[in-house]
This record gives sequence, structure tokens and C-alpha cells, in this order.
Amino acid sequence: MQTDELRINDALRAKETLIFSANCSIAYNGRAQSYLGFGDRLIMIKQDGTLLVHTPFGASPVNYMKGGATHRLKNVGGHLVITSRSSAQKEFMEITIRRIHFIESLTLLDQEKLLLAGTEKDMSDMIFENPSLISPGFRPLSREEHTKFGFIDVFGYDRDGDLVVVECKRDKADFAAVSQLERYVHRIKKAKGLSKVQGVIAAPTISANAETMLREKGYAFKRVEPPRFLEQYGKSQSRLGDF
Amino acid sequence: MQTDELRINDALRAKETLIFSANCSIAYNGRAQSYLGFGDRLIMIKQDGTLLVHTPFGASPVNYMKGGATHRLKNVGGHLVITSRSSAQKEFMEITIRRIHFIESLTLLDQEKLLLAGTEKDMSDMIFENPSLISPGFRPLSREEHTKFGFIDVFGYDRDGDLVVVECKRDKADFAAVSQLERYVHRIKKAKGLSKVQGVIAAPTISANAETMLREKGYAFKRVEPPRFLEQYGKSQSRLGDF
DNA sequence: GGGGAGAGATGCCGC
DNA sequence: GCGGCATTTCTCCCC
Repeated sequence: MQTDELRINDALRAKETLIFSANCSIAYNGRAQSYLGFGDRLIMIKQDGTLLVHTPFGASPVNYMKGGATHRLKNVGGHLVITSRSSAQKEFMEITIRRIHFIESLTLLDQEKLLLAGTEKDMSDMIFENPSLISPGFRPLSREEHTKFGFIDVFGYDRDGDLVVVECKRDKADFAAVSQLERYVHRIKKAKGLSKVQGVIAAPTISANAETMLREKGYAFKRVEPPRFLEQYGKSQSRLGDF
Repeated sequence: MQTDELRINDALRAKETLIFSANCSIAYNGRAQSYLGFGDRLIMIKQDGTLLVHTPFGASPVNYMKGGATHRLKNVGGHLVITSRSSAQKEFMEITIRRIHFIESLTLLDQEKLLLAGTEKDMSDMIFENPSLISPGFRPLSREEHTKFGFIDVFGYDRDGDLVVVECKRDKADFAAVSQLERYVHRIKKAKGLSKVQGVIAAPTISANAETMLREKGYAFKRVEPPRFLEQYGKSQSRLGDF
């Protein structure tokens, strides 16, 4: 126990990455409030102050504190208790520990950034380069435009000279996508004083209900798959260098 | 090295929770594609097959596989390589390991469920119990109603007998909240053949732009804080038992 | 720091 | 399974 206490304190002081497993209970108060009774969990405190509590199942942490939090270890009547505070968001967490299964700590060095392909931005780039994916004669003017009209994926003129707003979704488009498109179309109409602006959702699929709503409002759906730059990877691992 | 290989293989076979730190690179192909160059990371494989890769900074994993994935360890020319597959989503991940810093594995027992207060549902319950939070004379009919019209937080009649749709947000309301409210109001109007249905956003705050859009569409904003059942907790830790 | 929107979002619940 | 939506969403980017 004494050793555990020293080990955790040393890691926190040195701002190492600390990972341990413990039977513990957790109370949180901040943006919401939560309590979790005693059970075995993995707890990770990163070098930036991020704290994650993971149960043995599921992808998401059951409790967490964002980076910048400060952590303190106390010994309360023989039990170790970790308190974490984030002044930024007025958050507070308390981990009451019954038993520790293991403790590890070390400093991790990682300078790399994730390369990611197949995002919505990759879709809008692809459409900009291949406008016929939307319609014959489509002439894009801009992509990923952050203007006062909003953040519009692709925006241009169709064959008839009408303005077209294209909203891309990398997955199935839903009600929210239709609402978003409508919001952009209305803003463009108002800003440019136009009565006729086309709206297109470009996505691999669209839910039936969303498509009904889309048609009712006079917009169109165009099936477009997000580009898969590494399609060949699964077949040939030697192509990793292509990235 | 031989020991590391055995240790990881034993843990995977036994479906223990496995956590190790390694200098590694990561390739992913599935819903998208990604590549991450060599760096020090924490890797966690849970009892349900969830795999998480964490860098030393940030709350979110840089790479992951959802529960149900299967993991295999290979020795490729002296380097350990973990391959993970999820047949459900046709996903594939490959972790190439240069050096392992530590390995731990164990079986975690956790039966507890998180108790959480201060959610949007708590807000709609509170409004249902205290209708005057919306307006004097408001009479709620239902809460959290999952109908074919959609998922409506609170819905009832105002003092004048008009139908009212209330959309709650636990944080600042934004454009999306206004669009959502509008969608519900339109659907109710259509379904009931009404020309006049009120719409209210109940939230602690609303962004200035969203409020402008809200007013333009004839809806109202009502300031409501999500209920904080554990308000007292931060002041008096002895009250933990109240939960 | 706020606003706006994407995410390999995840997770929950209802049909 | 899909659909619809909340999330202590997190993260990024722009103003």
C-alpha cells in the first residue's frame, strides 16, 4: 500500500503517463453529476492531465476528465483516494480505491500525426475535382467555404446557371443533413437575393424518411462514395508505403 | 521478446483485459483508412474485444476497434505485429511493434452501472413536473415521446389552448436545435392539420445566431438549467450516500 | 474563447 | 437490423 501510494505520487509529480487497475468507486460533479459503485477498472492519467476510467467493456470511458485537470492522491483512513479538478470547467472527480491490481508509469514520446482518408473533406475535394459526380455541367466555385453564409461543402453553378449548394455526408444522410442543407440554401438565397437555389445531398446512401423530406423541399440526392485512397491496402500489405 | 509474445498470446487466448505500452505504427482500413507512424502509445484490448490505442495526449483514442473484433499476434521477422479484424464492419487494423515498454493483463469484474444526473431527459422530466418553467398555464401532455412524428422532449398545450413543442438542450442551444424544433413543429402541424403550433427551446443559453433564427421563425427561447441533483456534493463529500 | 460542424464518432432505445 | 438522437460528446478550424 505504501509502495502504491509512493508510485502514484511520483508519477503524478513527474507528469508521467500513469496507468493502473483498481477496484474503485467514482463520483463526478461538473457539467453533469455521476456516481459509479465499486468495480474493477483501468485508470489512465496522461501527461496532459487527461484522466480516463475504463470498465472491461465498451469503447467509451465510463468517467473522464479532460486535459488540464490536476490530480492529487490522498490516504483517507487507509484507503487511497484520487481527487481531480479542472478549474477550466469547474469539474471535480473523486476515485475511492479499495484495491490496486497493478500500477505502471512512464513517459511516452509520440510526435506522429494520424493520416486519415475517406473523410467528408475528401469527398468534397473529389467532387471539386470531378464535378460531374453531381451533375453534367456542374461548375464548382468553392469547397469547404467558411463564409458568413456558413460552412458549405461545395458550392457552384449547374448547367442552367442556377446556384447549387452541395452537402456531403461520408455515411448515410439523415434528417439533420437535410435540415443543414436547407439552412445553407436559405442563407444563400437571402444573402444573394435569389429565389432559386438548388440543394444537393451527396452521400453513399440516405434514409428513406430523410429522402422523403428532401424531395418535399425540392432538393436532390446524389449517390457518392467517399474516396478510398487505400482500397488496395487490405489486399496487399506491401503497399503501406503508398500512404 | 519471447516472453512478451507468450504473455500477449496467453492474455488474448484467455480473453483477459490486456494493456501494454509500445513503440509502434498503426494501419487501419475499414469505414475509412488511416496510418500512424512510429511512436510510444498505450494499447488496451478489453474482454469484449474492444481495442483502444492512446497517444500521450488527448481524451480520444487515436485508433480503435469496436467490441467483437478478433486479435492475433504474429512474429514477422523479429517484430511483433497485432492484426485485428471485425467481420461485422469489414474492418482491419495492424499494429507493428518495435519495442514493448510493459505488459499487464488481468480479468476485471465490474457489475456496476453509471448513475448520471443532469441530462436532457432530466430536464424534460423537470419541466413535466414544473410546467410553469415554460410558461404560466402550460399543460404538458407527454414527455420523451417516441412517435412517428419524432422524438419530442415535452409537448402540451399553452394557456391559449395552442399546441406547444418543447425541445430541451442541456447545454447552449445552436442552429441544429432550432432546425430540430422546426422539424417537429412542421410534422405536428401536418399530422394534426393545424396551422398554429408553438415551438420553444428550453436550455441554459442559446447562441446569438441561433436565437436570431429562432425569432425569425416565430419560436421562443426559455432559459432553463438542467437539474443538478448533486449540487451539494462539491460542498460536502459526506453526502455521497445520498446518491 | 465562442461558433459551427465533422467524427472510422459511441451509446441508447424503440420499432 | 435501421432510425433517430443525446453525449460530462471530443476535436478541429475559423472568427
